[in-house]
Amino acid sequence: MQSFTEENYLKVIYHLAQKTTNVQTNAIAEQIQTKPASVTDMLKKLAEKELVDYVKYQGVTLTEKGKQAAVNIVRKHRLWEVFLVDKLNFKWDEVHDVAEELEHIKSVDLIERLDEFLGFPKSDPHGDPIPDKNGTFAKTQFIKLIELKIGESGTITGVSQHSSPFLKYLEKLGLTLGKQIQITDITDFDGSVEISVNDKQINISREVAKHILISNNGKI
Amino acid sequence: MQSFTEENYLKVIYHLAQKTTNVQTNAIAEQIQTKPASVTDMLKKLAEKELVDYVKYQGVTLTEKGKQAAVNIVRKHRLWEVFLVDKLNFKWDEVHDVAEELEHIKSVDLIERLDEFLGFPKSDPHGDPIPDKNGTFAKTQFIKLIELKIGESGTITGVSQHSSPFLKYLEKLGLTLGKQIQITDITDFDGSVEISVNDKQINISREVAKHILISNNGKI
DNA sequence: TTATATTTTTAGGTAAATCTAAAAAAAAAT
DNA sequence: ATTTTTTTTTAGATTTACCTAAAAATATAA
Ligand SMILES: [Mn+2]
Ligand SMILES: [Mn+2]
Ligand SMILES: [Mn+2]
Ligand SMILES: [Mn+2]
Repeated sequence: MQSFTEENYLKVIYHLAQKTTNVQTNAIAEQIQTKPASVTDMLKKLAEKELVDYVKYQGVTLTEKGKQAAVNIVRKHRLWEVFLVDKLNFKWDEVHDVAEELEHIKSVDLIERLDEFLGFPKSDPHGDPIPDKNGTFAKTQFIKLIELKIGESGTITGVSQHSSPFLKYLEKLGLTLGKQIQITDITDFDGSVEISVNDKQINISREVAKHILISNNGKI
Repeated sequence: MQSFTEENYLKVIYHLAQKTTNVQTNAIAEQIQTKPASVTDMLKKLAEKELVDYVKYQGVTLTEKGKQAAVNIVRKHRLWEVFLVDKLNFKWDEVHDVAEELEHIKSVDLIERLDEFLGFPKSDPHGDPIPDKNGTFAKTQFIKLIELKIGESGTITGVSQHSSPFLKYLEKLGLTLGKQIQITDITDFDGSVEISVNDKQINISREVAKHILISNNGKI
């Protein structure tokens, strides 16, 4: 069994490993909100427990065992987020911090029953896939909204930024999961994107368009 | 805010204070599964934070602030137990340990919404009252089953022992919350109690009878 | 290919919550 | 009123997860 702190390290390493294979000390420190020196200490400990492969100065990768543990925490995090939104009427921008705590509750039985209670959801309130109890989940293929051309359309199925202000902003614009959108124009001047959603035309900045994930896209 | 460990101390002191006004160091140590020396250290710390009144060698009592904090943890513990039984189909003997973890989740919003989701329950799966968000709850008056005389009857509304084997045993006998019972005989030899429940006659030991709580009792 | 900058690690230390062993105080027994 | 027992506290260590400051390794730039 891992401690609360170890679990957080594993989770952070897991997420960072989506971008680069060898995860760097400083990157972890930034995520955990701690100092690089503390990270080095912890990496040694996790290596000792065979949860990561760690070579001095070369960063870390999760071992199979470490990946298993990390995915399980991600699974719990996302299931709790679904619970909060579906059952307790939280908004999608309010659930992350509470889920950060709930994801560390130990009982295996609890999470199996919660999964069942929620109807075995496949994705969380932000569109992120929920691993099943064996840790497997479909690698969904998204395209960023910013990558769509004029005239192309698709469905909003995820976001790559989970901050409360960003999510609140999307909600205000009506850009929520499942919504059908089409690109109607792209401004030359600043690259901002005009899209039609809910039979209305709205304009979003490049920065926002980068963090909206689209599936089922195609020309119409 | 209190740490996980401090919260556990406060809760244990609160429960022990139901029996004796001045709670003893050794009693706390036994409950927390730690050594008396560690308890002394923590009592100093809690006194420092004005959560307990502590006089060397004289035991402790909770301050108003400490009692508030303790009752809040008890509230969370019991609400989570209701959730586990009512929504996730846990048995009443399976919920305590998980609730011990869940009770430390910090969000105030979470517990208010959970309370609402559960329909503002007044008692937990063991018949223990759930304090409202202000910490107030009706002091229910129970009588122990062992105290009933032959011919007297009543309703099972609680248990004063929460161990899994005990609760499982009661369930097997059909002695669950809400059941109407009547004392039909008390054995001279060992003081064991014969009761009628579910139109059947069953026999329970004095020890078991001590831990079943009855309300609405009266002669028939 | 040196010099400079960045990243990472080591060394040495702190705070929280534990522990054991021994001393001190309080309670119970003689 | 002593002696004995029990309870509680102190003293001094340990472990976990941090920290700062300085040294070492690696990467980047001149
Ligand atoms: Mn989240
Ligand atoms: Mn999420
Ligand atoms: Mn309980
Ligand atoms: Mn209970």
